[in-house]
Amino acid sequence: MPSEFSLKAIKIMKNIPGGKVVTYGQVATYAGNNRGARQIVRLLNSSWEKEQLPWHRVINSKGKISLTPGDGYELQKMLLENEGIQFDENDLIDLSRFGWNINI
DNA sequence: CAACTGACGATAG
DNA sequence: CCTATCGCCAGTT
Repeated sequence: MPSEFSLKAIKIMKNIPGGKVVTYGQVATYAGNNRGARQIVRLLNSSWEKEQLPWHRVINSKGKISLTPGDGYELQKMLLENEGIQFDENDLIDLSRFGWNINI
């Protein structure tokens, strides 16, 4: 039985529109725990496949991909660019333009 | 049952 | 800008 936090987090992530991204902190806050970023990490690692979550649209608060090159970074960047998201010269995503304003 | 682990965040220096 | 710390908490070891 998943926690209420998990249910909300999953519901939110399943609603992220293409071409937009959200941060761990945002999802955690809207799911009811503004300090639950790590639980979001757990969810993405353990059940993104089962819950069909767009894991690539979840990034850290600086607008940067947290994966390391060679371990999914390239894949995630490619998936995002494929949705129209652009990266600046420092590989950062402009959250003011591509960040999704959650409203469930 | 204690210790450890995370694709993190906020804060302080 | 950078490193160092602490908080958070479910799932593993």
